[in-house]
Amino acid sequence: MKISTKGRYGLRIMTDIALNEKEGCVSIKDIANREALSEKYLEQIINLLSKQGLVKSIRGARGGYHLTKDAKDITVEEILIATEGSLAPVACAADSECCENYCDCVTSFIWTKIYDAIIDVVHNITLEDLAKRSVGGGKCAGC
Amino acid sequence: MKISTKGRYGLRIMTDIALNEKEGCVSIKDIANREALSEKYLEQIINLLSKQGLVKSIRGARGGYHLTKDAKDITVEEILIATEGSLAPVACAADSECCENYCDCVTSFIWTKIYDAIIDVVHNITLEDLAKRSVGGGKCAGC
DNA sequence: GTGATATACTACCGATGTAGTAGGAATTGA
DNA sequence: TCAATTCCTACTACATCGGTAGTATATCAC
Repeated sequence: MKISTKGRYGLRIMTDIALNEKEGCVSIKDIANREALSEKYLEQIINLLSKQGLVKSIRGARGGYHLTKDAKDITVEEILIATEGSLAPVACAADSECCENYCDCVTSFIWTKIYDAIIDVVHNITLEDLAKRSVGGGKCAGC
Repeated sequence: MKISTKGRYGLRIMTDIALNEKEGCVSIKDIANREALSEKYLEQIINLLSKQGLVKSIRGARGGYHLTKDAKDITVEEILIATEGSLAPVACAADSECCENYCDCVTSFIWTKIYDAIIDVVHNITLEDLAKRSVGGGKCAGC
């Protein structure tokens, strides 16, 4: 039940872009320098975000990435699902078609409740919330 | 963010014991047969539960396992922590001593909220609840 | 049109975790 | 003593994690 670096870095990357994209787009190199992350690994993560349409890339010199919508319209849920995949604790919880006995299953209600609780949290926090917090905020080893 | 077989099987094992321990204790072989799990793998999982004091073992012929407390006093939280380890999405969330900047950290409030939401669910479901549901209930591929 | 600057894509790698399998030692009831 | 049972350690195949590396492709500035 752990969030990996992909999800954690994904949030930092998106927050960094939100704060720095004002003058055009933001390059991987700049993000990597500010966030102290490996350029190559960051590239892979931003690719996941790009495939989900959360950022748009501009190739070539003076290229980079920018958000596709306003920060207030991007949720933490979207970012985490793009980078981590489904947030369901078991496959069934997000997809009731997954197995036939799911409704009968003794433990299914636990996973559904956990899943709903997680989504309730991440669905109601936006990138704008993170960007606002970021001003003056620190970084810690686990985030 | 997945619950592994250890946690899922752990709940089934505990439920099985709760339902079948009436006449003394329950052996690994019996549980494995009823739950259609490998005896050897089940043994490892029940060992985790034993180390956390949730079940007590009786060695030798006609030995087995029984619960150490009443099913209504055992929570799903205890069972999952014994088998899965901490349910915190990042290490910091369960241990604020983990890193110095945690309070400052931009994303920390997300992990704390998720952690609290998960604990709120699993802390309030008991083994007795599972045992009651188990009567007539099915099993599904993901649980 | 050439070079510098970027992203895009694919492959690879060591370490760790997952989901078991296997074998034998120790304990106990009959 | 023997059969049943837990206890303990080691092993394995496979996937995921957290990167590193190299090359291809696109674009801007000159």
